[in-house]
Amino acid sequence: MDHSSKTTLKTLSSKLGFSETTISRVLNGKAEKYRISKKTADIIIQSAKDLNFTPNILARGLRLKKTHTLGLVIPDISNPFFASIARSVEREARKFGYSIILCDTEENTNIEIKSVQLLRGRNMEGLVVAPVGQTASHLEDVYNAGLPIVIIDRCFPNKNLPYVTSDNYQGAYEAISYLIDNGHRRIACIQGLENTSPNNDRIRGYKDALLNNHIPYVKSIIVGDSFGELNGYTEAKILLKKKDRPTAIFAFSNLISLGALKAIEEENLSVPEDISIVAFDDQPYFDHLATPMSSVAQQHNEIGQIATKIIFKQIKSKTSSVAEGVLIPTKLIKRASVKRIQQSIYHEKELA
Amino acid sequence: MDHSSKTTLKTLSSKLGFSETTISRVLNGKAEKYRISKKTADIIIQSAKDLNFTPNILARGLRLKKTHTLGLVIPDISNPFFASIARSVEREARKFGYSIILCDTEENTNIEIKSVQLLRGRNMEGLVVAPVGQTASHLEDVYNAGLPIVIIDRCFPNKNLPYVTSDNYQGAYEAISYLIDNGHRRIACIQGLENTSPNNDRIRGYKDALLNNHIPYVKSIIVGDSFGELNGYTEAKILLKKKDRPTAIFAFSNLISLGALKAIEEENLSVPEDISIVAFDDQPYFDHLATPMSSVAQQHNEIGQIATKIIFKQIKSKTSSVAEGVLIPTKLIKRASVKRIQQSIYHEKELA
DNA sequence: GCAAAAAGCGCAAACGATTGTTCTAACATA
DNA sequence: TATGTTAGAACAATCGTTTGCGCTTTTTGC
Repeated sequence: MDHSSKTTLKTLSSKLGFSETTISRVLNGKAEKYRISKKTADIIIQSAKDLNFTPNILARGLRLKKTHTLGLVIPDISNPFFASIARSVEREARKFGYSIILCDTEENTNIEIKSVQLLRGRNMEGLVVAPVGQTASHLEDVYNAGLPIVIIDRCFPNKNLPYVTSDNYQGAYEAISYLIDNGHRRIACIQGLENTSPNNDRIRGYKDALLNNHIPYVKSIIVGDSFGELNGYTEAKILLKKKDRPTAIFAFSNLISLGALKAIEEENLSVPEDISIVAFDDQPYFDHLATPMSSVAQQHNEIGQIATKIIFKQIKSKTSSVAEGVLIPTKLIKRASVKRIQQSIYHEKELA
Repeated sequence: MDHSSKTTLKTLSSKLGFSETTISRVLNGKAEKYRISKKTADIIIQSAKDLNFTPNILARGLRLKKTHTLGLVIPDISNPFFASIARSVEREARKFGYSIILCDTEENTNIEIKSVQLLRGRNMEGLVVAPVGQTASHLEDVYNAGLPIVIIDRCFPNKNLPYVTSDNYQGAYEAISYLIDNGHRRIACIQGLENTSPNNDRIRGYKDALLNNHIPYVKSIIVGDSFGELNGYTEAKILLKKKDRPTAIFAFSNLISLGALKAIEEENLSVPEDISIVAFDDQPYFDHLATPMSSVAQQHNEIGQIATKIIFKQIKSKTSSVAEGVLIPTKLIKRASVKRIQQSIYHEKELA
């Protein structure tokens, strides 16, 4: 059909005899403002339709310094947590006529740095970044240079960077309290990437919950170093072989919990008889697991949506003011993976 | 830090005294070709680094008619199947210096049509589309207009459009044969969106497997109309209440299988004692479900990677030749969700 | 010593859209 | 008739890169 090369203003101009200026103005709804006659406008509009004219976004972007595009930087889009967020970011952006360039950083800070640079070069109007989380300077640079940005999930509360994240402290606190209420005292954490804010906050929540229940905190019971499944598997394996096996595991991500489950099965143990488990971040299938998994549910949709709103706010205001941080509450979902246990005498003593 | 507006060729030019032309050439590695002295080149390269120069992709794209960007159109990025594919597409594209604009169509053909149009206007160099799947003309238009495109998953084998998809026929055939080998005769299908090629092919595989085993095909035992979880739930509910309840369910997607599991639980039935189940598309958590789920595994990575390769092939060749279709084999994964059952006398007779 | 070749680089147009300014009629006013 | 208005539209610059061609200067060959 349309084998001719693309219709441009020039094409229309020579076809109609009007200047590109006039045509551009009409097509941008500025006919009145520039006193272009209704008659002319009609002709132009009709013809543009007939020739299926679409303005070249590159040219327009170049001129206007507006691309109507946001960059979305994600450590692993195949992680359902990030996929959900990506979905809500995309949807919210689309509502406002914006598109999304997706960059998967494979949990690799170098790729993340390159991606951010790439997106700057591509004239993004804003960046939604779920960083790997251990370093922030490349993100601060962006913000200081005036490019709107919002950090999600692994944020940097002590840097001047806007962020949206779950209330990890509260979520962990509730989860651990729940375990304690069920009689657990030896509660292991399989953590994610260290020195990231979600990880730190969850550990704080963990510690505070222990503290408030007068349970001593044993450092060696916090293990692991990644939010991935393999880490969950490996660390659970080790934990389970210890002679004073923990009675419960708090997995810092949905993937970690999957890995832990695998290890538990391999060791011929079962949930929750032999060991209880709670995972951070709920998943649709948690209900159907061998033992339905208790979890700290994050509000994926809210996170993505609010993050995108913050970007648009920045784009509109044009002034990189003081960064605001938003904490989204979590919700503890109780399922069968937690067993109520008798406290041992040993532990009773500890309490005394 | 870098509060000055972006460094451009002009900035560099006035700073260094060389023309934009020369600088551009050096920075594009064409110094030799245009006989620019090593000395000059070094100065320019160093300075570009110091001033953190990144070429404006819009300007370059305008000039070169190249955006180094692919459009990725997906019905639902939060579906792990599509998320996995998105990941491999992004990765493969990145390898070649390309970026991805992500459009989620929410399983809605209208949004899909708009997205495709949007991406054309945005000068994408190619489109990877996982269509809703019931209509193809807007995609054909794109291909005929010379824009490289490849369809994944819900393809259109009888249209002239390149595609990559799992061998759905073979996958279904094997799954059903496996069920039959285990004594099942009354095998229900909860299908996805009708008149899409994966759905059609899976049904063909289903029917042929029955046929080759001399089992009569009952139309009323194929139900459902969407790949979503709700459909799986609803249809399973109905199936389970029938007096001649099927002995096995073949779920046409991972989400459908989740919905079906929910229904099965609600009816106080259990897998595989009361009913066997096989799902199309394996998921990492299938191993850990109440009863580990047998499934037809699709090679997500392969699909995304090969699709992207086909796009690049088209981009390079510049000639929209006859479209090629690629079928990726599936793999049947046997887990505990299928029970070996006695054939009833009734069915034995049928076989005779 | 002098034309020819090579080295080293810049000029200016082009990509397609937008916009402040300017131009040209036609019409109105005095 | 001379002057002022206004409607209607075009000019030309701009955004930042790329590239065909052309322009100097230096080097080479004999």
